[in-house]
Amino acid sequence: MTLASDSIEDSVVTAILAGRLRPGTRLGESKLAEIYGVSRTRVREAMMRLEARGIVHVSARRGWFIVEPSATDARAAFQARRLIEAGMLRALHHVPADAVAHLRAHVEEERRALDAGQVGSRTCLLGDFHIHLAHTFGNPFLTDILRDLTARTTLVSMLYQSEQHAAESSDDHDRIVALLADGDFAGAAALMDEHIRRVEDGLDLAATPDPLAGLREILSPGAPAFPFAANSNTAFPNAGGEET
Amino acid sequence: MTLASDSIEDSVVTAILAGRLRPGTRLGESKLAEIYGVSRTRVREAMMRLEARGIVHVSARRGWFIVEPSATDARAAFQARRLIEAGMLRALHHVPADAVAHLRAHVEEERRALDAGQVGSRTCLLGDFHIHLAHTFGNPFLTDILRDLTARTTLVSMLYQSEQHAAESSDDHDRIVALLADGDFAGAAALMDEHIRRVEDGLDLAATPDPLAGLREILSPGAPAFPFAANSNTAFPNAGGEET
DNA sequence: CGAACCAATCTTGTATACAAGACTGATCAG
DNA sequence: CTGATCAGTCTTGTATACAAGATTGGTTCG
Repeated sequence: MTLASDSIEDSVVTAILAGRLRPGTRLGESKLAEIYGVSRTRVREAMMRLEARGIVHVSARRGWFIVEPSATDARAAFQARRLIEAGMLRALHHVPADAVAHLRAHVEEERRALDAGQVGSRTCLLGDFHIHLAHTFGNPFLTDILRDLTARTTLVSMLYQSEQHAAESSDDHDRIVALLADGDFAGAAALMDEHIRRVEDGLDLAATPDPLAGLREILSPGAPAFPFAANSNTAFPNAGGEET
Repeated sequence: MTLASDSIEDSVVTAILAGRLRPGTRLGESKLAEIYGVSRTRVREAMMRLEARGIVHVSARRGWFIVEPSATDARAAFQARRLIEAGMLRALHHVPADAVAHLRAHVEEERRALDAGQVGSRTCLLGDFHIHLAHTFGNPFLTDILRDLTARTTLVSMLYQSEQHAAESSDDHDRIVALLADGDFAGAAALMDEHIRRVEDGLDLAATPDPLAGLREILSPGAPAFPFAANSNTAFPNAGGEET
């Protein structure tokens, strides 16, 4: 609850959704404490809460790590998202015009990031769409649940190197909003189910997750700096999180 | 993660599901520390995690309290449960025979507690049915989510003094299991939606939650001892939680 | 008699100290 | 040159001390 802990929690989740924090990344208590200018106590509080949310896990006396979902976890997370997101759309009766406008604007933003080739911003926006949609539904519990589930599936995508055809995803989003605007909630639900299934199918869950994925990215020329590089001043560079 | 913290978390959630811990009950750090024989540090860890799960909240420098869901929260929690539980049943393809047997046994146990007039055990079992069902579905994320949501709706029932016709609930459970055994998953889903809606409709969400409900129960003759009575040795008396 | 005020007590908020285990790198034996 | 061993360092685990706000009960004044 303390403002600092909250800000740490949000930073971590936002960074995951934006693809700036990879699965398996170590989050050192002292380092985070220094970055946020707080004591280790606060950092630990935030980590405990993130652990309860299934975002990080602790390895005894080694540190906190962003979770690395197993293939089984991945399937369960996608199934949960399908069930909840499609269920929300199906349960919908009416969508206010301004909510539709808001969603349209979001999809438009996705498109722009896509055209501009902004990978980080694009990843963040594609995940954010689902959270916005949950927000539109108006059930705060489901919104929170979906934020965490979406964070997990984002980690899954990073781990199992999805093809993740961003353009197709954005097209799906566009069509879902169109169906909502038409009042075809069953259709929107069906498309959402199909959409999430498509993302899941794009993954290679049979593949052993590559433990060197992070390292490789660091070593590849032109790659963005590692978020936890020694002299990194800002916690997670390129923070581009929009409003909730 | 530390064993003690985990045990505290489980104790609290189990006690809520059993109706032994009322909304608004204060959980003092020192008292819990003494009860569990651990330091305040561990207790705080457990409370932080429970806070992240929406089970308790902290009032600055006053203490930790079991959440008291507002009418809005109540509706949202029931809606979330309906959506997820019905969704799970609808998504079901096949239920192993032993799972059906397990559920039947559970309903039988409900019936027995009902006939014996064991209120605490009955409350616990009625809530546990839904968690068992989630477990049967086999998605651990959804199971965890539903456990917390069920804890919340249990709190809601206590706050808004539901009629909560236990016998009817158990009948519903029985029929749901029968439909599952028949392979009529859509029917089971529809009945589940109706069942949860019925429980919700039994509440008086318009009523201002009675802030003295807990006190009244304590003062009424023959009431069970207050869980946090001064000389209470065990944390939550009558602990009767089954396996997960 | 009642209301406001104030001190004593209790409870959480936060930092810090120290213990214990994990890791790293050097050293040494084969 | 390779592999094992071991000391030093780093990181988390845990307890405790103390600060700050909230509550409570008594006291005083009108």
